[in-house]
Amino acid sequence: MVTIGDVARAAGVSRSTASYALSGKRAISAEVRQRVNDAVLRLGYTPNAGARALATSQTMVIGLLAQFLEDEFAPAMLEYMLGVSDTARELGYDTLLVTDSDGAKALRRITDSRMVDGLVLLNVAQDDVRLPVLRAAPQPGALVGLPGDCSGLDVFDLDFEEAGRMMVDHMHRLGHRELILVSQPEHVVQRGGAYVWRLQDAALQQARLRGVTLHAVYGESRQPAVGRSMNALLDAYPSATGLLLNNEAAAAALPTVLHDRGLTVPHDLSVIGRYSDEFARVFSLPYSSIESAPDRLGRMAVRQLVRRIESEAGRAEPYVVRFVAPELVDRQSTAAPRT
Amino acid sequence: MVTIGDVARAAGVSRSTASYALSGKRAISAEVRQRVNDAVLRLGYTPNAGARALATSQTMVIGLLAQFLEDEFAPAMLEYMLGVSDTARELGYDTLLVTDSDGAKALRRITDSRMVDGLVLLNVAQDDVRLPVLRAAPQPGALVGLPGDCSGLDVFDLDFEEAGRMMVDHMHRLGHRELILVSQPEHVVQRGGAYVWRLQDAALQQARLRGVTLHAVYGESRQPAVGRSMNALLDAYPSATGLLLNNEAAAAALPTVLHDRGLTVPHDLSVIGRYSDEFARVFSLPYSSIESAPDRLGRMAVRQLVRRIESEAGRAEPYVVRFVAPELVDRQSTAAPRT
DNA sequence: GACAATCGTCGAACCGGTTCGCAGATCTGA
DNA sequence: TCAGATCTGCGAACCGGTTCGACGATTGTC
Repeated sequence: MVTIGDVARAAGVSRSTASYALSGKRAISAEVRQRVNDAVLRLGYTPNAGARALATSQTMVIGLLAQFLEDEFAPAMLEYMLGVSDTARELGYDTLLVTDSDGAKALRRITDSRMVDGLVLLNVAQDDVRLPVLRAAPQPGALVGLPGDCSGLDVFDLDFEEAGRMMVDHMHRLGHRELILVSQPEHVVQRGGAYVWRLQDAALQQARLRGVTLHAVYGESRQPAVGRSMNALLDAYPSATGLLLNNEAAAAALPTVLHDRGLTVPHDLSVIGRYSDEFARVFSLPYSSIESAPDRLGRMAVRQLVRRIESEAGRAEPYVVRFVAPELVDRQSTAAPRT
Repeated sequence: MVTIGDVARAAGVSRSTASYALSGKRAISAEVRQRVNDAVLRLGYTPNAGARALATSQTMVIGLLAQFLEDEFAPAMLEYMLGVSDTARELGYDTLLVTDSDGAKALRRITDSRMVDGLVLLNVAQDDVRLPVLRAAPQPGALVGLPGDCSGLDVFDLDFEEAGRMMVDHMHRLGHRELILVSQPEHVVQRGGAYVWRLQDAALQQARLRGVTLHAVYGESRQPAVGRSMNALLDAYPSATGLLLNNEAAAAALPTVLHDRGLTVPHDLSVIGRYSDEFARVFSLPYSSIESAPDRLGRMAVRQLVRRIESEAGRAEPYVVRFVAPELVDRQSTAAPRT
């Protein structure tokens, strides 16, 4: 293994001089700098990450805590992960992926041992057990997902309230007066998936405001149960003319269900979902949807995190809670209700 | 930050004694060991990962190189990643996730800086540019996916040849005499996705052997192209009675296509895919399939990698190339052809 | 009872970087 | 011409662990 000592010797200077020549933190004559750089190339020198971390107490690694929970839709999580990883790399950081089922314990391990300079938490719940650990850690943290208590942390999430209102308003404008909203399974809500009722409550309120009937139900999380329950739902509310989906599994199952019932979209039924464009492509879903922008959220979280890591001023800045405004991607799956 | 020096002082011993008490690498009196352990708990001591890495030249981190290529099915990759990450954690290692588009460069960065003790490469191509870098690295590496040259590396993959033969034989036994095989897009093959032609060639050969007509075609990678091409295919070979799918996007698109054509499985058409059980669940695919076992492959790769990392003997052991035997998961989507 | 082996602990060196203080050489201006 | 400022480079200390060699105290053996 080639060390900075080897480089220094090859260049005929001291270790400290070699270090300064490479970091540029002190003035070094052009000639010496050249000799050092030559030696680096000739010997193929790369600084040892552990040694550098020890000396600078900076690892240039951020921790990514992803949790794959029962009833959660795993492929959706991947998009957040890639957003985080790619953005981190652009900013010079590597990503330590943590998928332990016991997130709090894993988080403590990572932070206490100083393996990372900062943390991004995905899939944050209303009362997330990881948050106390994160607040107590010396490293800054950024969340994707809105918890009940945001203090001491930067938080990024889709504006689910606005998403709920948009769905209802869009349908109302087209003339719909009776809608069904399929949310994630109740299990997810009980576990603290706050985004579910954030969207649902806002949708219900907006429906009242507009004089629209809204049947809000919890869906299932996987086949074949989700298909059956969608069928039951359409049977239960035969006069509903619009379907709102805040449930990936339900969206994925819908094409088959509608086909079986001989219904076409938007002629017989108008549909709006809430998922990413990438998701729509992969699952070939032909429904208009509120873009959930996982890549953007991951990117925003990392950007803010790195700002906080790198500037001593950043540490003191007030914490932000930032909502991404929902956008409706029109895939022609809504129209005026059949008279 | 609390260091081992703080622990030693609190326990009234030297730093080295504290270290030995914790590692157990030398005999320490029960009483001193107790005092040290108490101090650790009281102060909340956790070893600094960077310092330990520097001293032991072991980071307890493995690198996971995943590449998300155009036309590749991202959700499938996630299963491999989780298999690797979870297994690594069980064995005491953390996972550094690398998703750089320039895999070779990223690999060099990770290995040269000694950030990881070993590497797992996913999605390995026939002539993968990352392999020369990996072979030159001081850390051992394990591959998921079979390259042209396996020297100096441990390799794990599904036995795609056997998978191709199984598909054909299964259909042949049921009485089918004309089949269609839909592979990944040609683009994937040209990029070095060897598994595509490994399965295809074996299937073609077995078909010849059994006297079965096999139409082998490259599919598309995404909607709506893949749906259209599947339709065109069924038009082109109207007398084919069985469909073999080595293409996730095609499998995901098939239910809608068949529904539109009014075909039911297995009455009008027999279908076998090649994807994981998890994939089948998420996409609610009702077709029998060759289980591609991504979690198992990830697990095997990490196990072997850690063995090589941890035993000096392991380093010298002969390298292995291990194929997972394909298993057919019966989902009742095949039957005798309609007469 | 003398001597060797074993046990338990300590001090010091080392891993490979970074950074602070210092000093010799060169430059500046009065 | 000389004091003071500037420019370059060096040596040493430090980051927080691990590990080797040494040494006094205890135990075992003949």
